[in-house]
This record gives sequence, C-alpha cells and structure tokens, in this order.
Amino acid sequence: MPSQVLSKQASAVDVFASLLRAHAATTRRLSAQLLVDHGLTINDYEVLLRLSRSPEHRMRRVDLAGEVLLTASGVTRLLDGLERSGYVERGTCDTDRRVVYAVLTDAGAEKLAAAARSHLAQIEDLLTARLDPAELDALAGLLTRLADESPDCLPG
Amino acid sequence: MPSQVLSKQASAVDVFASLLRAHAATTRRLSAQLLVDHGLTINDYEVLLRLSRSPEHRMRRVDLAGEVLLTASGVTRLLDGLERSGYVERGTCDTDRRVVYAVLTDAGAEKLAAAARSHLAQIEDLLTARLDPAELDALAGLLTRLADESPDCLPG
DNA sequence: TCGCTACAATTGACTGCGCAACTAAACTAG
DNA sequence: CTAGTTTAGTTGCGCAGTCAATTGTAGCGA
Repeated sequence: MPSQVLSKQASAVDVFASLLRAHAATTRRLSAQLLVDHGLTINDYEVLLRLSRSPEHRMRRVDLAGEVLLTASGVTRLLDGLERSGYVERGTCDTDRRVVYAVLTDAGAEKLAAAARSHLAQIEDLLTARLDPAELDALAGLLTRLADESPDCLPG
Repeated sequence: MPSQVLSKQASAVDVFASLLRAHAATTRRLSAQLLVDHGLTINDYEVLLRLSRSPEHRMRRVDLAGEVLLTASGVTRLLDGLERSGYVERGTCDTDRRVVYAVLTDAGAEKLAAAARSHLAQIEDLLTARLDPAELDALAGLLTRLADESPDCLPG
C-alpha cells in the first residue's frame, strides 16, 4: 500500500484539480502561440483538423460539435469565423435540407498545414519535456477513458 | 512520412487532444451541476477552497491567481463576484499597501461546505466510474507534471 | 393528409476571462 | 531625496462559448 504519500492516495478531487491545472497550463501556452503565429484558436485548429480527416473534407455541424465537445451554437459561431476567413464553406445536403455541411476549403487546408508545422512542434516540446513516451501513452489512455460519455451510472 | 500510423504509440498531439476532450467533458458536467445547485463556477469553488485551506483564510490575489491558473485580471473579476455575494471580503496588508487580501467570510465558508457536499460526490462519481484508485493516482501524477511551470527548455 | 414530436442549425443575451494599458506602492541607484 | 524599475491590483475592450428561444425540415401515427 502507498504509505509514503503523507496523506493518502490521490483523491478524486485532487485528480480533478490537477486536470484543471494541466489543462489551463498547457492550453494557455499553446493557444497563445497558435493565435499570434496563425490567428487560430485551439478549437479552430481542432476543427480544421477534423475536417481534413473526414471523407470529402466535410462534416455535419452536429457531428463536429460532438467531436470537439462544443455545443451546437458554439460550433455555429466558431465556423462563422472560419467562414469569414475563407477556411471553411457551407455545403448543403441533398437528402436532408436541415443539415449544413462544414466543408474545408483549399485555403483552409493550406492554413491547417501551415499551422500544423509550428503547432505540432510546440505540443511535442511541451509534452515530451515533461513526460517520456510510455507516460504519454498511459496518460492518453487514462484521459480518453475520462472523456467517455457513459451516462454517470446505470445502476439497474 | 509516417505511413504506418495504425498502431504506433500515442503521439503528443493525441495526448493533447485527449486532454482537451477530457477537460471539456468533465468540466462541463461538473460546472453545470455546481452552477445550478449552488450558483458557483468551478473556479469560484476552487478559490473558496484554497482560501479555506490557507492560514487565516486569506491569500494575496497574486498567489491565488497562481494557484488556480488565472491571470491577475481574471482573479479580480472572479473575486468581484464572490465579494458581491458576500463570500469573500477585502483585507489590507499592513506591511505592503499594494496588496489586497482575499479573505473568506463565514458565509463563504458555509457556502463552500454546502457546495462541497454535492460537488465532491459528483467528482467522485464521475471519476471512479471510469478509473480505479491506482489509475487515479497515476493520472494525478502525470497531470501534475504536465502543469509544471518549467519554462519550455533551458538549453544553455 | 394533418398534426405532432424530433432534430439541425441559428440568433440574442449574457458570462468568464485574457490582453494591454494603467495607477499606486515598493525597492534600487545615484 | 529624485528618478527609474519592479510588483500588486484594477479597468476597458474584445472574444469565445453557454443557454434559452426560434426557425425550418423530417418522419411518424391517425
């Protein structure tokens, strides 16, 4: 048993607190950089990235919201910006006229590529300076499970 | 270029992405709850908590900012709210008239206690439903190291 | 065919917070 | 003491994102 941590094992609250801190610390650095270097927020980047990975470079806005964990309205506003910058455009769906696709433009793909160069390096630097590969692997696994949508408890 | 991405280890980007998602997922749930149940944001709560743990229930605003990873202005605005609600008051420092202490009031301590009851339980539920104690411990450790202030690289 | 509920998306009002610019107090040098 | 620098804190402005309400479309049961 871990007897040497003074108090006890990390309580759930401590874990949560450390999550808040880690997020704030890394996010602030990286987003500041991304913003001055390329004029993109982290979510902008993340959205461009998802689109670039999607078939035909397009996604429904709802699905996009799910992937980057924004609300529907958040996505609308975010895409407003990207559309104004010409990185994304609207596409209609033939079979369901409610949906509006977000479609990556060529300019958007270029922007993403340009941003990726520095952004990836910065992420790399920030993380590998603090954790080794095995730890990164472990961390990714744990965090991914944390993000599971599983609705709290399904007791019955 | 990497052609065999399939199964390699988690890259730094993936880790970062999972951090964003985990933060968004947990934070949104918990803060929504905290807000409807007690009218506090997560940072409000976090600040009350730090104050309650400090000697004499007070801290300098700068130090508070460091602990919850806000900017100075962020702390000012946050404390504005808590002062308006009567949970915190301003205290002056005898030896340095620039500093303004944030002091937890009795009402603030009560509020914290009340909020803690449900909030702690929710954190507990959320985390323990997804990770076991050993994993929580590991996660806390990894995240804490991520939040290290160490200024990128100090090569020279 | 006519409701009726479900869903995709948008809009208005608002909040939380960062940045940059500022004031005031405290050290530090001459 | 005066002048310059650093540090604590506040404020104007702006942006990203939430919620609640709204519009338009889909699909279902009678």
